[in-house]
Amino acid sequence: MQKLLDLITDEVKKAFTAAGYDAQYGKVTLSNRPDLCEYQCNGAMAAAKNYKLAPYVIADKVACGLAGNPMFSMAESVKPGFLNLKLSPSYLADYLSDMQADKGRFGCEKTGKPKTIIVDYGGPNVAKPLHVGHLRSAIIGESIKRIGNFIGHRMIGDVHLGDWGLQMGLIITELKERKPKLVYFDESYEGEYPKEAPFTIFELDEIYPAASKRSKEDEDYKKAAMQATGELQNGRRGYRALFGHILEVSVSDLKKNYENLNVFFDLWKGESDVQPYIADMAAKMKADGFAYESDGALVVDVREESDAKEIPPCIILKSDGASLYSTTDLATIVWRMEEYHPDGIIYLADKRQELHFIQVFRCAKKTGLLDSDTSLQYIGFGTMNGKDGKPFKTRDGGVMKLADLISDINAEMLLKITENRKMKENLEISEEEALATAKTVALAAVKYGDLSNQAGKDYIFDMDRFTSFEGNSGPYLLYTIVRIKSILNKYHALGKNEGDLRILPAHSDLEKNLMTELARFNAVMETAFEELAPHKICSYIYDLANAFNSFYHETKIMTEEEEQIQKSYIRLLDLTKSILETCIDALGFEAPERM
RNA sequence: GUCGCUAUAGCUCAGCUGGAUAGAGCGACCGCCUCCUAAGCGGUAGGCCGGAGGUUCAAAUCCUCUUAGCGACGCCA
Repeated sequence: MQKLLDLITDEVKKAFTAAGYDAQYGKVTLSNRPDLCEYQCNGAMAAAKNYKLAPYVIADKVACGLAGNPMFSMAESVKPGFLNLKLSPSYLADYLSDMQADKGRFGCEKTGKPKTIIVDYGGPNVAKPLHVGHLRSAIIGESIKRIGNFIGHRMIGDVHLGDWGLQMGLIITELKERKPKLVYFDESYEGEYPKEAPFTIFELDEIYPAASKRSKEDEDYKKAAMQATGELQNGRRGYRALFGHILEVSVSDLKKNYENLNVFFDLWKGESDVQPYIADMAAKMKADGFAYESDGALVVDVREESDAKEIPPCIILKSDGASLYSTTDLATIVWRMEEYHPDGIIYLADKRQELHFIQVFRCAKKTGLLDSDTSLQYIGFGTMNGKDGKPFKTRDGGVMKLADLISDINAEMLLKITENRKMKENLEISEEEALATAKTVALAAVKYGDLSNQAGKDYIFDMDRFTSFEGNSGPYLLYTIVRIKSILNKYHALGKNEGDLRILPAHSDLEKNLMTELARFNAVMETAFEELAPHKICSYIYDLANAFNSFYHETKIMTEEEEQIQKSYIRLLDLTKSILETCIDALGFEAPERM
């Protein structure tokens, strides 16, 4: 379906043309003065200059042309030269009925040219527990992926594990200290290695921090770890086998953690997977004359004339020949082009990494790693801070594990749900349901709290605010959905059925306002994807929920005597519910049956 | 030092491809449950949109300068 604003704009453009003015001035926007009108066009004021006429003369003439147009119930020119519009209630009702008939999409057309887009979540390091720093990329990335899928693109999420650095050497070294008799350390061993990993995730969680700490204090230990890293990379059998175990244990734990966040990846690739591509890539860059040696390292210049500041060259290989961050990112591009020929790759990473991505993107383009029509985009997100405005920490100043954060919020939410259950004596909820509901609501609180901020800005994660669930919050939205579900259930429990009746023109201003909000859905989804801005969906559903709650408050639905009107209300509620649910699904969370 | 980001109500944030009286939430204060979930609804108070210039019929929004905070700036990721 065409977007409502476009339909209106088309009509106004026609009126401009008919009045003898250029159609470009006919752009219509939502009104910023809802007390005066629903939609407005400011084009007459811009046109005034060109035509050397007073703005209101132009606006008047256009308004006259719109008089009698069945699309509008009001079209008038005002003061300096505003064109104020109100949509005909029946036109709006028809638009909504069409939306409702468009099952699952509600008027949002799938894109004509689906693209293959890889979302790189700038993933976690293997063998290190997820911490709060990983939360944003998971939440934002998941949402971008879902929005893109809804628009009709083929979105491929890749966790992009950090699995190839010194950390692996550290773990191997520490394991060797603790369990020297393991067959993996016996260089003369030629048999099969056991299938079972010689450690659990709990050991692993503890081993890395211990090893990392020790390597900072003990020079010999660090050397051993670096040597182990080198041996691993050179393919020492026992170490490769251990590496496989570490990966397997760690990944299965990560999967569990991410599933708890309702985050899923299509690919579990890591830096280690692209090692085979590095040598060829570097050689080719050299042969093509792009890469050269500088201070012992292999680099590619990525400066451009228009740069306001000096952009350092992109380092392809370190002076010791080893690979680094940019190397694996570039090699990953090579691999992705071979495997998927994506139309675009979207990277999520902390905004402090912007320069790195500028270098990598330029280098990839310059050295011909990409097809000319493959776009690379970087979403740099801000830091999640504590109430004090400083990076989020535990009470004693340590790094907060993601799992701990989530379980804290779950617990807090369970408390609230249980309290609430006591207050609503007609709501019989079992322990089990309360637990599940708490989890669902907690996730919504966290995700909405994050996504409702612009991704690029830092934001303050305030546990009290997030769990208080008043006002502009995830739980408020869920509550709105639950209310609607409750009414629909009651209605159907009476054996009534609204059938496929078309929605009737609004009976009140608040109903019309709700309808106007609903009609924005397709435009919001499109913009959210174009701008990679989930927060636009957040602010939309907040507006929509407000519009619904106001309508709900003044309208008796279950006691409505006119059957047709009641049916129309039910249809409207059903559409509201569907759109809210579609939106929160795109944000990556869901609503419980009741709360 | 260079470059970038941020600055909007007491607090947390929208609005920024220029438009009519700058919006929410929280907190404060005042109302509303014999009525479909009060996690709700309605209302009041609270702003030189960091500061100064400029462009424009029109600036929170665009440009220049300036102040403050944060960040990045070749072999970590």
